[in-house]
Amino acid sequence: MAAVKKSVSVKDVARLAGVSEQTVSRTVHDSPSVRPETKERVRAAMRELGYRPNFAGRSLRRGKFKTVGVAMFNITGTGNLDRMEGFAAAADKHGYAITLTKVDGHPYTLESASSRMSALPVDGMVVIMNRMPADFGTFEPLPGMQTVLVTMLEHPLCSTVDNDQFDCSRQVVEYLLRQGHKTVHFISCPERSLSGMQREEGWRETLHAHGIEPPRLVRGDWTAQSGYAAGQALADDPTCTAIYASNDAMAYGCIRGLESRGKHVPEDVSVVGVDDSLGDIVPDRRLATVRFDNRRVGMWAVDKIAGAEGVVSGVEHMLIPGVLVEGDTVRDLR
Amino acid sequence: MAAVKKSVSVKDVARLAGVSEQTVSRTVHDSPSVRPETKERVRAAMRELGYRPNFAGRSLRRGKFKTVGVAMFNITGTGNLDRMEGFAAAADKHGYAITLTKVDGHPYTLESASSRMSALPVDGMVVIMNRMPADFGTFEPLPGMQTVLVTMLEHPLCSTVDNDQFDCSRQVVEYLLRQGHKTVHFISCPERSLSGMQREEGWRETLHAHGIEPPRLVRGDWTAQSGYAAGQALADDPTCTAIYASNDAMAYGCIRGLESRGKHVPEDVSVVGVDDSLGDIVPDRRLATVRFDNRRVGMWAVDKIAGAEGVVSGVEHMLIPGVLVEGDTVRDLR
DNA sequence: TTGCACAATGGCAACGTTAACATTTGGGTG
DNA sequence: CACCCAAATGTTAACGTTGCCATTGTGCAA
Repeated sequence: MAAVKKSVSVKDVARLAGVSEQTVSRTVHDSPSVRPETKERVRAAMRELGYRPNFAGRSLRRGKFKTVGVAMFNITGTGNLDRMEGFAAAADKHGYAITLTKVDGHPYTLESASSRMSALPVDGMVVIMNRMPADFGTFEPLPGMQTVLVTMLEHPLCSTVDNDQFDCSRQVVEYLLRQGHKTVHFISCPERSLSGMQREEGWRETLHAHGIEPPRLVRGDWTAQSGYAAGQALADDPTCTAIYASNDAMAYGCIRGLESRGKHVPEDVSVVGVDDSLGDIVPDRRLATVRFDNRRVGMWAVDKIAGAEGVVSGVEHMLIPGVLVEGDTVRDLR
Repeated sequence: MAAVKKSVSVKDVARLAGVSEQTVSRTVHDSPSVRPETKERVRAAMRELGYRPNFAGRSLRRGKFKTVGVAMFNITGTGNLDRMEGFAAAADKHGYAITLTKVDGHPYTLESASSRMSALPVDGMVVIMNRMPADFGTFEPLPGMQTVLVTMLEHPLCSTVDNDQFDCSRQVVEYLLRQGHKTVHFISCPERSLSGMQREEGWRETLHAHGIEPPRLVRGDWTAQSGYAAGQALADDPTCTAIYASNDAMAYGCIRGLESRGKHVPEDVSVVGVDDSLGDIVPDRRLATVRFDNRRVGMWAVDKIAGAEGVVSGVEHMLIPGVLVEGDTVRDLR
């Protein structure tokens, strides 16, 4: 029957199988230097006792945890689910696990994420940065703890990876200019959002690169409501024939706002969003968007840590471009 | 300068501070039986050497990991982000960490999730069930591993927690009947989805309870496209004045489908969805939905494990009701 | 002065695993 | 038959931490 002992160790298995502890260990790791029939005997003993290797003993001996820590200041952020899918997939590939931690954002510092992780069984850590940490310039990763930041900002001591927001804006603006628009209006986001501000900068710079003075932007707050208000405001501007919204919810609201003022989309005004977050609910070709590969971002981060196998590999900075998708070519309800 | 040693242990700190290892340990745990000045000396040594307690040594000694494992067959599922937020919040509260694992769904069994977890440093595990595992009836949790399943189905050996899908359907159907509709049509989902089938069952039973024979349902596939098709089909049915869609994307598509056939929502037909997944993008009172508290589901699951502190508490089954929210009362773009 | 309680600290062992080295066994080869 | 080699298995020690018990020191009552 089931053992009543707290936990079954190699010692118990060894005793039952009539071999040494080392042979048990070798069987667990399927070493070729154990005779098949011995292995089978050991395996039978393991089954009978319900042996499972103890992680703590193993890590203590090996000095490695085979685990990557992920620190998030804000778990329910756009794209986090895809990123996690990427983390988990990459970890799986390397035989690693993922430890998820929510970090209090007061203060919003890399140090707080780092110290939170330092007591956990992890070999390296990933920090998802949504805002600018107060100590970004001065932060030093813990010695021996490979640290990857998910951000476009380059850090001298930590590898970084993120969606390329500049490229995103460049793609959108050039796509719209290619369609013959003379300029592109922008609905921005709260100033504390790093990625949003990078999109804004990209928009501004791309227009400048084409010799166009960026029009006055409309500041939104990520919600469709703010997009709606922006759409209504822009509907009265005769120079506004193309709008780039910093996310899809605002883009959607903007379309509704334009329509409420009698404008037609895309006949009168072209609208492009970012994030591909509406799934398939925009049913026609009114909205193009930029689809990011957050899964790949997540995989890159974990690959960097788990793939290095403890070797301190050099600092790298990776930007992953998004893909502009046009509503009607990708999905259409009709 | 920084120590070049692989890792700093209590021994190193003890040597530098001129105390025993035990006193260092006591200082780490802020034991009252260490003189304040000794503590300060030890703390100074810890700072100087950059000491951080080793998780493996600690867990090995204590026999506990203070970690809860979360197994998901599918990471990017509706509501998972909120659930994770709940996991992390509850874990935080108890001083626990969360270890996330993606389980291959071939075969889709609880056993595969369980064995995946058994080698990881966790004291208990949560399994998120989207479908019916092949071994649901026969599964036994690992001895000593408190196991919580996120599902509405009750398991004899594992505690369970989930959104109450029956209650969700009851709320929706009774809400619509209260508005004077004679019956409620249903747009369902792929048959492998447990929660979707439970919504369907709830819809059917609630109608029966009110003496109404459920009309023929329209099977969708979660996408707005399928909702669109369903809406067009139902637009021609004169008995159809109220539609309950199994998620918001289909509800949204359905509205567009109805409108494409000249029906007005909500004047001619009432539409209700589930999940509150559209955020604020449905800009008027055309759509009501049911908002689930997945954060609370996640918290309950982790509380059950981390709150028990290793004591094997009894099996419990928890259902958490959603809240029906009407578009116009909660948010309105106008 | 002696004895005793109590505060502060130290010594030792054990948690489960596995790398490194040591030993045994069997089967060839000179 | 002595020798050596390789295969199979065993022995030892160490990873870092902390519970238990032992020891030392200090102040106070008898």
